[in-house]
Amino acid sequence: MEEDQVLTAFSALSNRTRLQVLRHLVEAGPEGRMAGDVATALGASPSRMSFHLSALQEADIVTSERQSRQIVYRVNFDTIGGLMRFLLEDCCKGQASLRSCCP
Amino acid sequence: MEEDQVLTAFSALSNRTRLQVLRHLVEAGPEGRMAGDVATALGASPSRMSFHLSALQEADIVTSERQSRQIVYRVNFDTIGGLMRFLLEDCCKGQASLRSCCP
DNA sequence: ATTCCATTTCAATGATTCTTGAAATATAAT
DNA sequence: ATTATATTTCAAGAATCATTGAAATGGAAT
Repeated sequence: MEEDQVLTAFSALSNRTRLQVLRHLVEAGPEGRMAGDVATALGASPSRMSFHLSALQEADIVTSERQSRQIVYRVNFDTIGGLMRFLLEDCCKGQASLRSCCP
Repeated sequence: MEEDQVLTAFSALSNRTRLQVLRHLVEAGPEGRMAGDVATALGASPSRMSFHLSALQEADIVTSERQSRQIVYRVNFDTIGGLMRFLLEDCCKGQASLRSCCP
């Protein structure tokens, strides 16, 4: 995973609303959730949610797919896994004490 | 790990210089590195490095210890592990596909 | 074609963060 | 006490990010 993408991803994750969005989309599972539903579920205006969803998509943490009028967002677990791997391997040189963190 | 601490940590990690610092301190191992040495190694001014080291310490990603005139910084792997666990368990509900990311 | 609906884009404003260099603090040596 | 060294703190300005509401886009229904 490129350092630039990692920086973008950590930046995207360092915001409370976007962390809520991520949890919400994990909850939604593989079928995902429409942008508007995410907005109402988290009590945010459409434009504000669009802004945050864009940030997550920019970081490749979520994907989007148009379904007629609405846009469905889904979690991209590959990127989350990539971040975990980055922390473990790239930053921490595979530090043994981190192995046990995800038992 | 508290959400506030996680947000602080992700924020701290979403900066190129601080990622370099983290790698540098991992490299240094348990004996750590003095603030000034980190600054010169990464070509940053003392005050700028102090700013970034403070951000990492605020996030509990590094610890500091005074040794006479200098201040030694060390990586706190517990927090890195905490972040990985947060991504896996808290955000992603233990998503099976993430298990294999840190083999 | 017009209208409606879901979402995004835009512009303006306010809030954070980053960088720089100067001044302040803490410790050690003379 | 004075001086030197290591680091932090502070203030100012530049840059980036967040929020808001209005306008624009893209698609579906009548």
